[in-house]
Amino acid sequence: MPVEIIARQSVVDVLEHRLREDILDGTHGPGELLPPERELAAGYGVTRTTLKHALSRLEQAGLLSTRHGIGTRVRDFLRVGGADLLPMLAARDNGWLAEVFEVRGHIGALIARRAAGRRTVRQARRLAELLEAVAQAPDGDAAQLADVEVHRELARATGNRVYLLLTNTLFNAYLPVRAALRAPFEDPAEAAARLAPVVRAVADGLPDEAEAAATRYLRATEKIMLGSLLPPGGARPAAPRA
Amino acid sequence: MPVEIIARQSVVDVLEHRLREDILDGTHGPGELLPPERELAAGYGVTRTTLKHALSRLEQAGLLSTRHGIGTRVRDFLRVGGADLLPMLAARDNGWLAEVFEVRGHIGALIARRAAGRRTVRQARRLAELLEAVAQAPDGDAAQLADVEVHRELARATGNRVYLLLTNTLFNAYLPVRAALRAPFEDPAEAAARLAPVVRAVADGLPDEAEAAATRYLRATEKIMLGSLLPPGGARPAAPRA
DNA sequence: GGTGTGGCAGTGGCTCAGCCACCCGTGACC
DNA sequence: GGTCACGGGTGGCTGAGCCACTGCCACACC
Repeated sequence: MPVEIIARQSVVDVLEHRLREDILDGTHGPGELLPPERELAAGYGVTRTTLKHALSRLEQAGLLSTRHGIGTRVRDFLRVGGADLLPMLAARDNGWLAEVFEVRGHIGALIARRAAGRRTVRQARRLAELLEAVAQAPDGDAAQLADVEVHRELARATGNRVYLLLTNTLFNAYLPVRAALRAPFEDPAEAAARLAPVVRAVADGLPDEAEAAATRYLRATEKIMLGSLLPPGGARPAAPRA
Repeated sequence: MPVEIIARQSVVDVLEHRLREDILDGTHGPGELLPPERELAAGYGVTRTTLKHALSRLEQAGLLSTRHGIGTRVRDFLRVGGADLLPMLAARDNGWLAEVFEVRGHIGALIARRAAGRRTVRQARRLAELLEAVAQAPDGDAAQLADVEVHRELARATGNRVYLLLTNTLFNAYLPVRAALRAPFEDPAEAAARLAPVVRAVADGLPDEAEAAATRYLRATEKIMLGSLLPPGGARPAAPRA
């Protein structure tokens, strides 16, 4: 078993994470003005310069809004935040993760439909190769990553790059927590077999069938994943808080 | 006529913009190693600290990947970038904008379907109010913004917050360039009339009808928008300016 | 009393110089 | 031939300092 790779965390990374938690937890509520940078920096025990780097990132993420001479205000991320917040939200909260899966299911079906209508011959061949890579994967983790590549290629086959970026966004939310969702991929051959009808329908250029197959596939996978995520007692899977 | 408000641009903003252009234009191609920070800062005539702020933002946006002791590498944003890149891409290139509209159409239909199935009574009432606000808008710009609020509420009515964030993302790409796409909203009453069937179907809880109505609405609006975007002579719609 | 205005205190923007931590190639050493 | 120490180059972070912007309030003026 490979040693666990600890991602190196810079001071700014840690700081950004703590600030984000404080914001999402409501310690700094929406609309609220953050303490002055000098004060905040002292509070976290870092230089103002370092703090500013962290604030700058959070500002770009849509969580903060800074104005010269005034201060830094916490924004209501549900109103202005984009899908790039999903990775941090999904990592915090299984409710978000469940919602991501639901949307991934819907959009995955949409993508399969478009891909069936537009994929090139070359892309159809590439899809078959990538599917084979899933089947041949040496372990669950490799199968899981290979599966992602198939979906990426499906998105590419729509001919619409926005679908590719959306797929990236949803996977960015999913990949960091994928270890807890490996159940559907423990048997790579079986995982590939589940995925095969989608690839076949897309390769054959059958939009309706591709959409239906994708819906079946994503629903089945989601079920196994979320089932393995919840304690047998069965907490509610997706209770949108408030 | 109100004076044109010039958005204040900080040095970091300008620098970030220039760097991003240089990356998207291919001056710094994917996989390439950027020059050292000290050198880059000197080249742009700013302090290393300031440059680092700009780099830090681009890194978070997924365009760069920095490693201590090694350097800063340009990433292939089509592979790893998320949907949050859309605002900058759509602002640069009408091709991207057209793709955003296509996806917005597909996802808008999806959202209408889910909203019809799940909306609360309160949300149905709110939708009617927001639709009325479109009709009552004093001018095209106000109607356009009111229209956005209707779509936001539709996304909220799905009960899935991911749809709300996705909607935000797509609108974040659309709003900065909305002035060029005002044609469908010049007559607020007419714009509201086009949107009305969607709101009605959602309020009545009819998923199939809502999806169909949303598809019709978004397709019609898209047509007017993209049509107005092109000169009558008919230049190619999606010319990425090299 | 109402009005305008100048100054001031507080805030973020940006710079500067410097040291630290990390990676890697090189060459001495075993 | 393998190992390891070292140095050059890179990004990470600091601390102090000054500048630019905003809002407010006391003051002078009408």
